[in-house]
Amino acid sequence: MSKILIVEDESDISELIALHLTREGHDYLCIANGLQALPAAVEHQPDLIVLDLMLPGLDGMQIFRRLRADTRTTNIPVIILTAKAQVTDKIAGLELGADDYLTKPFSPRELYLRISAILRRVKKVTHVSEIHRGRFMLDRKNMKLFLDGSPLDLTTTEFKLLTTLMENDATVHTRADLLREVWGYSTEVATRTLDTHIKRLREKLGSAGNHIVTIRGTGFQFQTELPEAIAA
Amino acid sequence: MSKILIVEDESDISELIALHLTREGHDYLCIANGLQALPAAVEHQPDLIVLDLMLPGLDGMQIFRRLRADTRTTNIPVIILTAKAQVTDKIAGLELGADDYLTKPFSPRELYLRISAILRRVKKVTHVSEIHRGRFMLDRKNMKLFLDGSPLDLTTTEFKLLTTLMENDATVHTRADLLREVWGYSTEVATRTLDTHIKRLREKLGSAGNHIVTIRGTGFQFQTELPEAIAA
DNA sequence: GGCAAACGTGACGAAATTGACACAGTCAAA
DNA sequence: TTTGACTGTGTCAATTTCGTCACGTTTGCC
Repeated sequence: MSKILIVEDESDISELIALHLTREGHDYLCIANGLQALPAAVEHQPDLIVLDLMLPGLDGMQIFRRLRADTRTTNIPVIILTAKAQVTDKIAGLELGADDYLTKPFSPRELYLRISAILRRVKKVTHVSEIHRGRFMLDRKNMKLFLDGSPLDLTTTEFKLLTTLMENDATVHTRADLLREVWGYSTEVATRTLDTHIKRLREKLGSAGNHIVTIRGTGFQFQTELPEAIAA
Repeated sequence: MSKILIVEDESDISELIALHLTREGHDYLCIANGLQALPAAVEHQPDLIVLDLMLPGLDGMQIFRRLRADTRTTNIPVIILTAKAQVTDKIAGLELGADDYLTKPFSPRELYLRISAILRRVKKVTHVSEIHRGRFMLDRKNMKLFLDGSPLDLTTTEFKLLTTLMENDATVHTRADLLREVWGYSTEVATRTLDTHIKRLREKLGSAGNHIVTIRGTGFQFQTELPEAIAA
């Protein structure tokens, strides 16, 4: 649902957070190098950043200030983690616009709650989630697919699969990619599952099913424009 | 210009806060007796409540729970002040839906900043107290639901749940989302609670219960317009 | 054309999801 | 303290959805 950027050099902490986020159905991205925080935030546009101030050899507050200074990231909420419990630092953080502030050691649960609280607020300003592709209109927010204006019923898995294909239409999606995106598999599994779902999807799309094109030996692709309808 | 309710028995603290608020151009209202918190909040509809949990002879958490339970005050952000620094209490507060939490002794400055932060956020949300959706009319202020013009009695939880669904109607609400929005859980707990309440809600809505649509594998959705009641 | 690999298809059992319900715990009012 | 309303949890069954398998078909290549 939401995408979170975690900037934290201690892998056990970031993994803990990541685990929780996964369970909550969120996307996340971990980086350990504070210098990458800004570029990563710019590129991935997360909904929330969890920033550890105590990165080795770096002034975390500096990073934070840059995040706030850059227009592409100013509006992204930031939760700051730090070992410094001094009040002055807290103030500095909040004053600069951090959305929340936790001092180590903190209860993971409390962090989750604060993350949730912030996402809850942010979520209300949801992005427009409609993808238009030719005869198709995919409404992520409502989880609806419209083909030529009329709605089609898809299961959750089918919807995820189609969304993934349509988000980057015209690009070839590897089998491994799709398995990872839709099923969350990290490993490559030899399975016909993907094929089955592709098939069911095509079935439901009816005549428009041929927009899902097989790239033999590689994967699948969504083509908005079909090259040659006329094979005659 | 916002209105803040301060519930605090130590007059030096409340005066300090009040002074700051005045300088910032806000209205405020101080009460020392926790029992008056709810009635005062109902009457004055403040934009924010600062609640000291350590009121003499009263369980502050109790007061907080009542504030949350009453629909006329559920949506008012609360900052909790307390001397109890125990993590469990913090969690209890946040879990119940407090917007922020400060433990004494705190820097007044920090409190101001948090107050400002919350007011800034709240201000963006224009409060509409009536939601009209087809046959439904939901009156948040009085916690009443009208179906085809006649009132239905809903419990607090049911009301919150329905409100959440109706506020963003037609959008799919994840189970996790709903648990967060309505219950404040940050949890991954497998529970039938949500289902149970959905069921009770549908029951009370009677024939109109089918406006609450199950999205299998994902969550629920409020549909103002039902697709095809009878395709015959 | 023949071959092997990759892909499509249909069917079936397993797993997940959810609605219904009973029951126990909690809280506020009497 | 008792009562009654409300809420949360566990179980069960019905249903949907999923993943796997076996087998047929297509594709690329010689």
